[in-house]
Amino acid sequence: MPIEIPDVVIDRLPIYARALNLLQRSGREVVSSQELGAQLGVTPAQIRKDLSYFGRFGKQGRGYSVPRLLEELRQILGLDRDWLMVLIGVGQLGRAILAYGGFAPQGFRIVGAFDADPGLVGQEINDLVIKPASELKLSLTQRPADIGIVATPAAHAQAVIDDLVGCGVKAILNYAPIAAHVPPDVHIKDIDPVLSLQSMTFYLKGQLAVAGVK
Amino acid sequence: MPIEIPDVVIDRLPIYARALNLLQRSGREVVSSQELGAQLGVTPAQIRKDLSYFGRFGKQGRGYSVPRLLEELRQILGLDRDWLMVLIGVGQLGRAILAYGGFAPQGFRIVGAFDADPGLVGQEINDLVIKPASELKLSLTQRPADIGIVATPAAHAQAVIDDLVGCGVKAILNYAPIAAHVPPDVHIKDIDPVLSLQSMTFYLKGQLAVAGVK
DNA sequence: GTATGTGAACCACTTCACAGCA
DNA sequence: TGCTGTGAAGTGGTTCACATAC
Repeated sequence: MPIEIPDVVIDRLPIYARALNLLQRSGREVVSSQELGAQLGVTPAQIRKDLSYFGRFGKQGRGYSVPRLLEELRQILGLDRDWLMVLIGVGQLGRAILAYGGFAPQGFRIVGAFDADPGLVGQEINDLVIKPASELKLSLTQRPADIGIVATPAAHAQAVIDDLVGCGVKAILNYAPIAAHVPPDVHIKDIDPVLSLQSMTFYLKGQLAVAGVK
Repeated sequence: MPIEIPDVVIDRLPIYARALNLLQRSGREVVSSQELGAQLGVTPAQIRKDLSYFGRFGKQGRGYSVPRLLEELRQILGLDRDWLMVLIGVGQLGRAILAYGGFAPQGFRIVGAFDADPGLVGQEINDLVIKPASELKLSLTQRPADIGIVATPAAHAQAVIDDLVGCGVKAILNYAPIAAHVPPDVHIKDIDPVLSLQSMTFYLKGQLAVAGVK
């Protein structure tokens, strides 16, 4: 009886895991949903309900064991192994992604980099030789990857995503500013700081009006 | 009678605007909620309801005028003006943000860059001289900014955010991997690709299990 | 006494479905 | 006839509140 777990719940688990990591490093042994919630800006009930989808990890009257709960979450999310990623698009943005030091310590390894620009192909960055985008599909069949990172210009992004999907890649991190189409069994997350800014300006505009600054 | 507009609605408006931009560039004059929805993976009713919070922009039997609706959205979101931003943290990530070409064309201008590392202070990047982080507050009082971009290490991020809030900054784009605390009138959006990856692996793990690969 | 786990109540957003207008 | 705008119905996620366990 696998009850359907809401996507929003899954999106929160990594946030819990991150906080527990911090707590663990600071030597905390136990934490209550109350305290964790206060730290994260989430209600305690939210946390308890979220966790209850997966099991009963707490002890009444005490709270949750920090190392125990962290380990459970890591297992639930699949963070107890490495994941292989390929990057497509090695322009300014792509190079920043390659250089980004935040992936590897979390078990996310970029094992291939592709670009359509012949001027970039052959260059070596971080021990990775950039391959031609035309070889993406062949390369993926020989050496599969779990996740694709798309950092191409918007105009090429959908085609690249289609290629990834065609090769059986089921998770895509998309930095291109497009609303991509993928089949229902493929997961895609968009990273677009411009969209974030453009929604915040709505509220800024409102506050100016209230302040009478117009 | 200012009916409360859900945040999720505001988050979708920039996506609509982006699609309309594309349509306009391709010369389209009119678009229906049906077609726009198909392009964005959203139901037509969703789009119509979202827009209805702000007015009646369509024509029955025809659809929406692309230039007209785009202009309305730009006004609603406050995209019809420039917004000034300051960047705090000019490490690898911060430099990538400075170099990123996607902000300026959308009216988002970085007008100040700060870092705590004396080795970086004084360096010039993209016509911006990096200033010491200790001068952030003073600098903001002399030359206010609308938005703060935080790209410091996690350990310093909350303090920087407190400084920004203290200077009256009401919108923050946070690249640091922390759950920051801000007062209710301050808007914050987090950009953390690792969190996105860590939630996708949950589904990847599930698919492996189903496929029997373990 | 204290904090979890959870059905039930609540709330918010989404979708429906149709009246109304071009 | 075609598509918008929108109350009403539906759905899904959040919060409540309390029985339960330490």
